[in-house]
Amino acid sequence: MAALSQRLAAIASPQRMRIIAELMTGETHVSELARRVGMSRALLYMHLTKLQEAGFIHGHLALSEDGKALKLFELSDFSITITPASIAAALPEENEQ
Amino acid sequence: MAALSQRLAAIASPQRMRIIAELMTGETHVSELARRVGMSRALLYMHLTKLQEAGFIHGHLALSEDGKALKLFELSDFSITITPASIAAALPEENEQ
DNA sequence: TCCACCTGTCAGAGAAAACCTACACGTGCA
DNA sequence: TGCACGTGTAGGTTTTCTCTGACAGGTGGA
Repeated sequence: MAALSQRLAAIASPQRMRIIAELMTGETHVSELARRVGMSRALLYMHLTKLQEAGFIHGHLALSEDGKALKLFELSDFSITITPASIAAALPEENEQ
Repeated sequence: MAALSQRLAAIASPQRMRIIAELMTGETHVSELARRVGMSRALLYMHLTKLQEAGFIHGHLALSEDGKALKLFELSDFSITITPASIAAALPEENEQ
């Protein structure tokens, strides 16, 4: 799993928070998601990659009903609690990166 | 209080996490803190300002024993839990900014 | 064949964050 | 008076992040 600061940086973005919220409605393929959140696919890929590396979402390939290949993304289960103690506890692993 | 994405961005930094951890030992004045975390005061001010705006720390002026004016910073109490639901709930306030 | 979908990536521009150096100024003490 | 220590900020550089536009390629259906 990524370091805490990296995970927090991945989620600390209004655009990526918007993506998370959109995925709460169920798994969605990239092009459809790009339309819903109103951004280019190229940009969305960048955001999706960061969210996936941080463990908030995960993607897989699948075939649609009419036989087209789709890249589906869905939410992972996650819960992070931030307190002074949890931050201090995470510091050692930060320096390993 | 700042928007969630702004608060998370403020804490999503190894340097600022380090500052938080250092302040767990008690309130500290700026120059001393700069020595401990090994950065210039100018840079530390930038980090402290972000942490304060996000509500993680707060500062106040005080006089040292030998009569010098010191700017002391100390930790605020905080606890943030991040889940898909908390992110979705925070979206409306994001757009107000 | 052409069109409408889809995936995936790259180069480069623009904006934002992080960082350093240097300055101005104040206080206590030898 | 000079030194050591403190606060606070302005300027400019470097680095990172964000974003656009364009490309190459695949599939199904009219």
